[in-house]
Amino acid sequence: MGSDKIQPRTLKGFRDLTPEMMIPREGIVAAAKGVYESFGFSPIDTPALEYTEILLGKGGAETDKQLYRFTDNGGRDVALRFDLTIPFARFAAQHIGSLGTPFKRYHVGPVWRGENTQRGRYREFVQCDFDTIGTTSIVADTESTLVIHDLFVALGFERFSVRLNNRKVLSGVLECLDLADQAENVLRALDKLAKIGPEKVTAEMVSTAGCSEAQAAEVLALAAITGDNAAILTALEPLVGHSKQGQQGLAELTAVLEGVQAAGVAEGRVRLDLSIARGLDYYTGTVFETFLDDLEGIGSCCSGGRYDDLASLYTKQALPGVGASLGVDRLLAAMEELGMLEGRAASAPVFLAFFDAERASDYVALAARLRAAGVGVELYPEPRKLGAQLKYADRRGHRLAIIVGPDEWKAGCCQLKDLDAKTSDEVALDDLASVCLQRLG
RNA sequence: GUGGGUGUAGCUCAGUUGGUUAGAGCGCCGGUUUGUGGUACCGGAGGCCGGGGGUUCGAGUCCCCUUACCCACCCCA
Repeated sequence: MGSDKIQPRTLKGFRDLTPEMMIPREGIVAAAKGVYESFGFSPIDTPALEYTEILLGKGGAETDKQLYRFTDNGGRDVALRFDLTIPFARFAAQHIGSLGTPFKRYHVGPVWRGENTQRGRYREFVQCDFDTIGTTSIVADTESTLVIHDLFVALGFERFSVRLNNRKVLSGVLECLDLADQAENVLRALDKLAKIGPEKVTAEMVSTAGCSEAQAAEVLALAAITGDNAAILTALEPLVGHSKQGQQGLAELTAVLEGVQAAGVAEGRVRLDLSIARGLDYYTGTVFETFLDDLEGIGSCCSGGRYDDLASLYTKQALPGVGASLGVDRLLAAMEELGMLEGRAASAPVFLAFFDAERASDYVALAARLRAAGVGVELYPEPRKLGAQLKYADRRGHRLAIIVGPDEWKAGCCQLKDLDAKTSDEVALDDLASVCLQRLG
């Protein structure tokens, strides 16, 4: 037997968002848009579905496995995008003729990865990307770093750091050690340093990357470098040695740091971190990740880098680029965990109680007048008990409540309650709009 | 995909060596003379004990499978 109802449920890694979560998420996106636009990035959009060949192999073997892929009704092999960068590369290759270079865009939208879920990791999540393409200038890297910095400041974070590194530096060091062809295995082993210790890392380098003990020790020396940005740069110089690539990477890092400093960014907010080695396969120069000091465990909330040959997969025209992706949903999870969300479910800041059942039209008219004056107002739809209405308003998180009963209507005034401060004042209806605007700041 | 943990009311959890009508706190709804919310008092609703199978006279409690979530690995936003 059982119920004849279909059990309501959502797929693993997919979730519904209630107003309490959606309102702050919209806030994050709005803040991001504001910062992006202040740097001159323009919005674009692309389809969620792409031909599989567009996406396959572009993000590395790992993203291929995570692809949501199927055959559409027309027999086409299609897949859901797993990030916004690859579709943008395709977009750029297709439209760059009319767009012109350099081109700066931002893009907000959901992406899908069929991987295991974890804290702050979902199968469907929103990214908020910005990229500059059509220039190899390091200034673009510098400005990208500043975008990330300004973004986290705009979101209200004090304690965070943008971790900066450059793939060319790592490659250069490995080149000097004759390990260039084992870069991936070496860096993967190196990345585990903090977790498993130098001895095991050395062992792994020897076994998986074919390093000698001496080579492994040199690589570990790289990770041992600490200190402020200037100290790290100095220490890197000998390690990079004669590698042309390494020297260029070092010069790029230096340039970015100089630019960031010139822009007045506080020391420590942007810092070199030689462990930021990985990321998607297509990064070739600057790479960055962003960590919250109070919640490092949740991972990077904004990552990106320079990719000098990404669009070349789709066009002969050289379209180098640099950009990053803000993980909106991960950031939202972090902010929730850090208690940064207000928990307001009300979109309109002002609540208007429906008190006198005989005056429905008067309430509607009053609400309309306030809205016309720029005050967001929610009129309760039923003349329920006042206590119940106020409880509703309080729970939803309205800031102000307006009460107009028979007596007030006659007197042309109302009770204006501040729901947060728990105070109440008598205000003339003629002054109500301006008083509300003033209270709401 | 691998390993470990958890899954009992909306939420956080109790549930004794398997034994009759499964509990608490918070939340929710209603009420405390039909005009005022976060406090107090009273009352109420709400659980196929994640799902399926097995052992047993009897299972929330034991065994198997499955599913979801959490943690680690891996990878990443």
